[in-house]
Amino acid sequence: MTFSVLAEPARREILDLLRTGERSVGQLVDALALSQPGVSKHLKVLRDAGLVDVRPEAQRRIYALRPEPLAELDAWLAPYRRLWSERLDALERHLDSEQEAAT
Amino acid sequence: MTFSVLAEPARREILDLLRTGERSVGQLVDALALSQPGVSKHLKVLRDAGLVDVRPEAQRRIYALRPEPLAELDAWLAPYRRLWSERLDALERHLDSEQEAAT
DNA sequence: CAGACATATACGACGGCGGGAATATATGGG
DNA sequence: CCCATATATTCCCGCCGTCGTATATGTCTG
Repeated sequence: MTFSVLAEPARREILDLLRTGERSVGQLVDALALSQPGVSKHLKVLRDAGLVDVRPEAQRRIYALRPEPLAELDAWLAPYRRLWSERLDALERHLDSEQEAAT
Repeated sequence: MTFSVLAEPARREILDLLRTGERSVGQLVDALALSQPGVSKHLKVLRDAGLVDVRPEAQRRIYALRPEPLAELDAWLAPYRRLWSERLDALERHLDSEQEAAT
């Protein structure tokens, strides 16, 4: 279910913002080119998914990232990782040579 | 966009099946409790997202996993990883002690 | 070539999601 | 208490994704 929550670009943007530290709803609204109700709605989805925590501070609500669901996602990804990490060295070398050629 | 593609449980199931090796559409239909057209449609989505490759073999079409988009997902996840890996040792120790307590 | 088999596409129905506007709730200040 | 501020919730609507059924396309066999 974390996947469907992360499918929304606005929600990923919110997470990216929270990655660097807590924010109030208002700060997120300013940063997001979305209406305040829109932000609140996305925050609710993120809360329900356990991806963020809320802490009241006067009238403000301060949101913080909760990385646990992302860790689960990472765990889901784990068995696939060997499929590309095996060839990662070769790929990196390939990209490097492309960049080299572009210079 | 990979996120929305992976949001579908059936599609994740398909990827899980392909992780252990290539499969024909028929084999996937048998494994998936979905109609054949349903499987074909999901496969089209996976193809468009670059998550699978097709190879014709007589009347069959053999599908194989393409891990590149998953590697991108892994890259997206990377900056978040430190948020839980920092506490991973402590968490593991905690889980270990819980298991210890249960024994 | 005909018919069977394997897969893909088209179509119609339906439900859920995201967005905006309006409104409700909660908190602080005078 | 009343008002301003900050946030959440509700309602309505349009759209997109998914499903099933039916049908088209492609390929092998005899």
